[in-house]
Amino acid sequence: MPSQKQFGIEEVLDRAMEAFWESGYEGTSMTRLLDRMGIQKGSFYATFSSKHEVFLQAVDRYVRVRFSEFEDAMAGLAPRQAIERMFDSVQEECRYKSGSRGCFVVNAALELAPRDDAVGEVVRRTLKMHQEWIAELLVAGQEDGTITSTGDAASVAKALLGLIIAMRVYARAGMPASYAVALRSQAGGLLD
Amino acid sequence: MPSQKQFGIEEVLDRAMEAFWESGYEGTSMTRLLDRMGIQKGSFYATFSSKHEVFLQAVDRYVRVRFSEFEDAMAGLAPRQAIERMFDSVQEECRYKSGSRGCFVVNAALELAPRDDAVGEVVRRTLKMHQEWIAELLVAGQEDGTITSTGDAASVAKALLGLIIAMRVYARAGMPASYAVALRSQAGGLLD
DNA sequence: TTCCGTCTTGACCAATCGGTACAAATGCTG
DNA sequence: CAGCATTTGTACCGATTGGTCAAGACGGAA
Repeated sequence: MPSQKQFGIEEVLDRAMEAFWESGYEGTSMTRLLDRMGIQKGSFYATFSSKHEVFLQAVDRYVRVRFSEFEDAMAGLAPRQAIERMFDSVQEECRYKSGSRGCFVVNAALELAPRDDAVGEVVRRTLKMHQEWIAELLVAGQEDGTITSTGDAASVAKALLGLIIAMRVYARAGMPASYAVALRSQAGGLLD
Repeated sequence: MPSQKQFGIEEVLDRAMEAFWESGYEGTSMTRLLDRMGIQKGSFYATFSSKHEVFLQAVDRYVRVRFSEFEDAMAGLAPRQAIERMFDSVQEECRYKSGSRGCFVVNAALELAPRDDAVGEVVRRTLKMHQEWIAELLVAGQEDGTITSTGDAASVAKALLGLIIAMRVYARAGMPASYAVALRSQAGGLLD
């Protein structure tokens, strides 16, 4: 077929991400990974240097795609509504199928962060970024009066992000949807 | 040395737990596992039936030991103080070394729950138990007036447990101690 | 049509995976 | 002391691990 790349790198990376997301790094063998990516060993090693490298690129892509989806969905919303919307969308995502995959970044963090500096680095940067993003919304909400919370924005942001993380841990653990609902409703308590 | 068991099963199980706790199930090879347990392959398979079985027993032991430690530490405390103490102890545990191992149950959940029913079952039972335990404290605290929260105890308990989970996720991801502190302080906000 | 570059296919690699088997060493117990 | 259960050490198993390599099939550009 050749002379030009036959598979889109991003498309193939998306499928790698799905595989890693479901089964983790060690849990996804090269055989299954190639199967899911739909390419051959030869093409794989001609494009990426190693399984580890693909994993890093998959995490990176996940973060970029997810975050821009978030920003798009909340563009133009008032600060408080944006935060509520964020929780709604995570809750919805946790509900739609009992076997949720959780959050790829959190999965990666727990599996690899302690022994893989590259992964740890990406994870920490991502969590920090997300926390700062929430904190900015909080400050804006405090200024326009829709958020009456007393605590400082950075602390509340860390707690809100914590609740989001917990929602996705509950989901991957297979807990009932009532857990996601509870977290979503309690999040409101941190805003006033 | 024999004719009687030379190694204590619980002692050896403790060391297996440490190894799994640090590196996960797939990330701990039999070679390293035996090394950490300090026994030989022969003794291993004479005592346990498989790596998977040991993992399950390690999780089980972790839950039993941890939970009874919790209950001991909070025996005799007033409900609200018990909850605050719980957060203090988790926060302290997250702080004392930068490379925290997080929570063994949560680590196991994210790695295996979606594809290992036995693990999933234990994880869900444990989370539910912990949530109910917190909920009971909340009800007691609402009755004696030290907790003025409006929401129903079950919901708040799910959120508080979520914050504890998040603290340990942050810790394993290597986030700064300020994250644990923030979560601990925001937890108070859910009680009044 | 020829050629170049890419992809496919499959054989192959050493290393390691979890697990088995067994003889030899060991030390309590009767 | 003899008997016996248990540990140890090692050799071994087939399967799978992540990764390499080369031969050939194919398509676009010249």
